[in-house]
Amino acid sequence: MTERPDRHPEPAPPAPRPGGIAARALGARPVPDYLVRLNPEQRLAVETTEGPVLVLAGAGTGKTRVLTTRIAHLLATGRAYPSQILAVTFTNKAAREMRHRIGDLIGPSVEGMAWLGTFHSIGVRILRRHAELVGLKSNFTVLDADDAVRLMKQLIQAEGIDEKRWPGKQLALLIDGWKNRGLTPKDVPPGEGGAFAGGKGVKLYTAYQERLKVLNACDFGDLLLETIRLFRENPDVLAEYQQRFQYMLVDEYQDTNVAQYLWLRLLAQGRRNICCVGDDDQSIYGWRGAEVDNILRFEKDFPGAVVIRLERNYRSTSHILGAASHLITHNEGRLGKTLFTDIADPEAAKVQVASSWDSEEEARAIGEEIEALQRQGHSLDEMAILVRASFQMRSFEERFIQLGLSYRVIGGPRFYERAEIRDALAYLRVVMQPADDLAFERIVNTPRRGIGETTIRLLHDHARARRIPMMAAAEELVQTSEIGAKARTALRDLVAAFARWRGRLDAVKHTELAEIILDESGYTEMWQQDRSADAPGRLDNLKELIRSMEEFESLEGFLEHIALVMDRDSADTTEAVSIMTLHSAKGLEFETVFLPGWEEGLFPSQRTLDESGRAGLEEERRLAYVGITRAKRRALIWFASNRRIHGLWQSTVPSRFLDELPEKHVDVVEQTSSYGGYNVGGIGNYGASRFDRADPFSNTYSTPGWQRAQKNRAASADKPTARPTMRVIEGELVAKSTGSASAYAIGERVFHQKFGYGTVSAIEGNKLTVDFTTGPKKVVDSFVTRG
DNA sequence: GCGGCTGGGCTTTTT
DNA sequence: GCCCAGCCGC
Repeated sequence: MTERPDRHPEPAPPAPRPGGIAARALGARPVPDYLVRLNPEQRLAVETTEGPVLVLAGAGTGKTRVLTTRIAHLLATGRAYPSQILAVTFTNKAAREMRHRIGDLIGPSVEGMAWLGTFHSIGVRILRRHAELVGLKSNFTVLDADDAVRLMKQLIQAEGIDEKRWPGKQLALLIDGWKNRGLTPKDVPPGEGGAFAGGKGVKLYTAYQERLKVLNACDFGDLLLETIRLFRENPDVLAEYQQRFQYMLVDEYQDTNVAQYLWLRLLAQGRRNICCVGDDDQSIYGWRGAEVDNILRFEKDFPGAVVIRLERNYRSTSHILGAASHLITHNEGRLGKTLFTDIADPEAAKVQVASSWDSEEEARAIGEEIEALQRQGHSLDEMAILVRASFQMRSFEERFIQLGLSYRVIGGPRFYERAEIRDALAYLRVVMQPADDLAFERIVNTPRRGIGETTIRLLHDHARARRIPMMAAAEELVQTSEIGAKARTALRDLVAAFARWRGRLDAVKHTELAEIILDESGYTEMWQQDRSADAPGRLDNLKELIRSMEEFESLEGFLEHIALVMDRDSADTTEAVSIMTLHSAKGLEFETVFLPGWEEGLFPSQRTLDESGRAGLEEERRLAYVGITRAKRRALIWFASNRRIHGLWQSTVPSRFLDELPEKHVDVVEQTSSYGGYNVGGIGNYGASRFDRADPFSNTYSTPGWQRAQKNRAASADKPTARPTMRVIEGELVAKSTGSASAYAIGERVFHQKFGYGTVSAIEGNKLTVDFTTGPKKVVDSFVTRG
């Protein structure tokens, strides 16, 4: 698009009034060069420092530049100290990137920006300072999604609900949805509580929240929700932060959910210096609670807000912009922007649309296209394949392995989500916090020590009856006959080992201690003995974990960091094609972008259409828009006539989005050949592709690439295996059994589930010696009833 | 307590 | 068609 829409941003007060006192005081100082590099709209967005500002920044219009320059400007002009600026992003990656780029502008003083981070990391920071006001202790644990599901599973069991019909994961999704909308259990609309297990949704939500408090833990949603509650119930605390945050900046505002919106609005009500940057056309997270409405109603919430549109695109050719812009006009309810570029590029290729017979041929054709580009000297790093769903990645991986083409899959489980990392962290968590039951239960039988379900249930019951953590329960039970001899010895050794490791916390460097723990626990050995293909990779990951601990002062600092901030590692420097989902491509750019799988049902996704109707379709269309606008010079769209979905081959219909592309910016690659009675489309002749399968006698699965892929897949497919449990923090205080007297008396007749009837012959704290018919046993009083 | 088998179910993903 | 979880048999 080259036509410039006749739309001008509303005038805003420029910082120092020309000729005014401030301006004179500034003297004839030249415009700083960080401002000279901006276009007029960007500069307005940077210099309109006071009052609410909404920057509608289209794809590739310099959004991050505006944000970072704005911060640099606030600091350079002395409007705020680094510690008085709140800058929120959605991902750690974005936060890091921003910190880095601000650092380039202002130098080391960027270190003072204590409040640059994700919603969650800022939330946890605020919450730790005022934890007691919301019923937590400042050392509360942040549970990740996996821990939360385990907890919910347990509550579902406790309610006697059929776990198969009502899985914990589903409840987690439901509660997460409520939290995204800022709803505490009592706020959930009456109609919605029935959504789970015949009306028990809200009850379980309530129980879950209570349990979290007992565990002194928060889940991700609470980091926002509890901060909101903190602010609402403590106006003085809110006022303190409103005062502190002289200027607020929010990135990717179109992705905020209701909870984040409420959080921001509370804070912004103070100074009202809030600048939100976003693009309604790139809102693609509605399914996880993002509210485009937040961006659409900004002007209503902040009367007098200045709205600035950034429409000058610096990224893509006019064909790419034209195609994307035209496609997105099919959406209703937009704020409306039209991207344009001044860059004249007569050589630029139109957006290419091609078809293939099936997904395998699609992969072959794209593979050849990539190799052709590579031969022309294009870097693989500048090419990406963006898919709608991750199952599409497979055919590309397989093909690229055959070709020996190096690729990189972006996304998937993060480093700290891998089983071996979570296990190692669980050991460290228990050392730091013996009362961390979730961590304790995770590793109590990893590696296998013969402590099975029966023993764990005993520990569990005892812990619950005595209101103590499981570690303390273990300490007590190993002194009794409650547990079988084998398990008892194993458990006693484990408890002793933890006491030993804890004793060395101050004496040994934390990285060394971690190594000692992993060795002495037998955890490292477990993987050394494992002969499966991915075991070496896991050992590498463990080494990497220790290495990453080096950057931290202490174990404590490291653990706090890893729960919230640790990203997947990607020290991979070899040149490679990127394969990722459209969602994870947001914010990135490549010279060449391949967009396969544009078929009805897949893209737009049938499920989205079924679940969300027109709104869903529009979100899918925005996803298409995001995909096309990732391309700087070449965008190639593909669709297959046949695709295997859920194992079944289905013939498919081209995506409706194809017909929504403007003819003048698109080249349709006509079907060029046909083989054996069916059409084989594609760029050039890929017809032979169906016959160029690997020799059936050669084992393509033994190539190093394949093995690597298998290894990665196996590692990434890993789900933690430990079972759910609970944790009782205050129990720590009563963990020593000698403190409480038993309710039983010598000579009293008691009943025990396992040993039957007996007579109490001795009492030591809460431990009883009981003469059963099978002989005298030491048992804990919580295991017997009066008989 | 652990390994092997069977059946259900299957987008997108951050913190 | 494939993967994971949960169940069953040793």
